[in-house]
Amino acid sequence: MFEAFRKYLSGKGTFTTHDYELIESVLTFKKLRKRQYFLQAGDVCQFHTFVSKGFLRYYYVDEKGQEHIMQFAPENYWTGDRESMYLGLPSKYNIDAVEDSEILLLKKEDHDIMCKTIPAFNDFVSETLKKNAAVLHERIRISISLSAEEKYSYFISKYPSISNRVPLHMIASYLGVSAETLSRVRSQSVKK
Amino acid sequence: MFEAFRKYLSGKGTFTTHDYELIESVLTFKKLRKRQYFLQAGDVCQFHTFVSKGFLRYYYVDEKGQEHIMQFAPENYWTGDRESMYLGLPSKYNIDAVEDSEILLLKKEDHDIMCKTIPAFNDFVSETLKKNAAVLHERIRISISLSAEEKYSYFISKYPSISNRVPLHMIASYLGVSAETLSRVRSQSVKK
DNA sequence: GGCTTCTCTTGACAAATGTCAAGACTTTTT
DNA sequence: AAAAAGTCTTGACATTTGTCAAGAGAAGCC
Repeated sequence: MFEAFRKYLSGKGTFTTHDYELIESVLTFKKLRKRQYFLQAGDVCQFHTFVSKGFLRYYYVDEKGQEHIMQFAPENYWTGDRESMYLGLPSKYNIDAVEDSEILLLKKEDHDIMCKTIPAFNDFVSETLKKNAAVLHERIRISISLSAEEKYSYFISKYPSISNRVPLHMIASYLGVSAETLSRVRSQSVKK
Repeated sequence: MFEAFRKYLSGKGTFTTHDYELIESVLTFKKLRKRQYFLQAGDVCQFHTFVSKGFLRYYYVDEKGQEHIMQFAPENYWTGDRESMYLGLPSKYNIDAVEDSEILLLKKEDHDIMCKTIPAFNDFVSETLKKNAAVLHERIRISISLSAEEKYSYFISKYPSISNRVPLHMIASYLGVSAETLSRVRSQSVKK
């Protein structure tokens, strides 16, 4: 149940057996079927969520009913709407399972306690936040400066394992491009 | 020299006179003329930078010579390339002054020391990081889901004070839209 | 096995956006 | 005061991207 998590965490810092046990004691294990929601717009996000198996997506649905994927979360990724969680406000976002998945839930309060009681965990969290900010920053750069074709080739070179795991229309949604355009862009680049 | 900074910081937490003095003792004051670079692509970013007066921009120049603005930094904003700073690698970005400005520089090492010795400063920093992440996240949402017109109206409603302080082409560059398109979009929306 | 749903592609066309160039106006520099 | 540089707008046109619709194939479901 926690093997994947332990393995993940051991790569992120130095934790004692006691640390692992403490953290695991406040984690909740949950299985999700493909297409099952974990969070729906309007819910308040309660948990930091670690994906130990499978694949989630975090997305926004606009007034026209279009989905816009904010994040892909395969194994060893964290997801959840931090803003909703911190402010206690309903989320604008949805999270659901792209594949059958297994996730670990960590309540906001417990997360804060872990940060306070386990220095290594606190360091890991702030390190993760920094890295995450760098990823968001880079995504903005891509988003404002590249064409559809360039975005696509950037994506497949940066996330090859995601590229061949999700349908093309989800990549399109992530990149802010229509699925048809991406299909054409890809068939063009094959020719080259 | 530090009045603006003190005023800013006092709104962000509870600091003793001693805390202020300690922080100020490691700050470097610097004036920038309009158009003066503070960071050029290829430099390693050394400082956390607080804008106490004026206006900076943080931008990327692509192979075609096009500028893409990643961040506007008016008074009371922090700027700098964190990634370059943390990794000690040359930055891809430029920072320069849009107006004559006054900035305060805080060396990475001193910043870390402040975080360790002044708990309130540490809290302030992590709070700022969280808020910044939320801003980046929202910008991605805007960027992948809205049209040029929607992006523009979002921008002017969210950042009215920036809108009438910078030339239109910089807003265009920030939004990832051409200056001409933005000019047209704006004249359309005036008619409504 | 057969039905349904998903996924991807392709065509035809529409709409949005970019590019280039020119001109008017303002601000800055000398 | 004159010159230079920057800003904004507009037109004409090209290019990119989106939309709608159809169809083929694959995957999943009962």
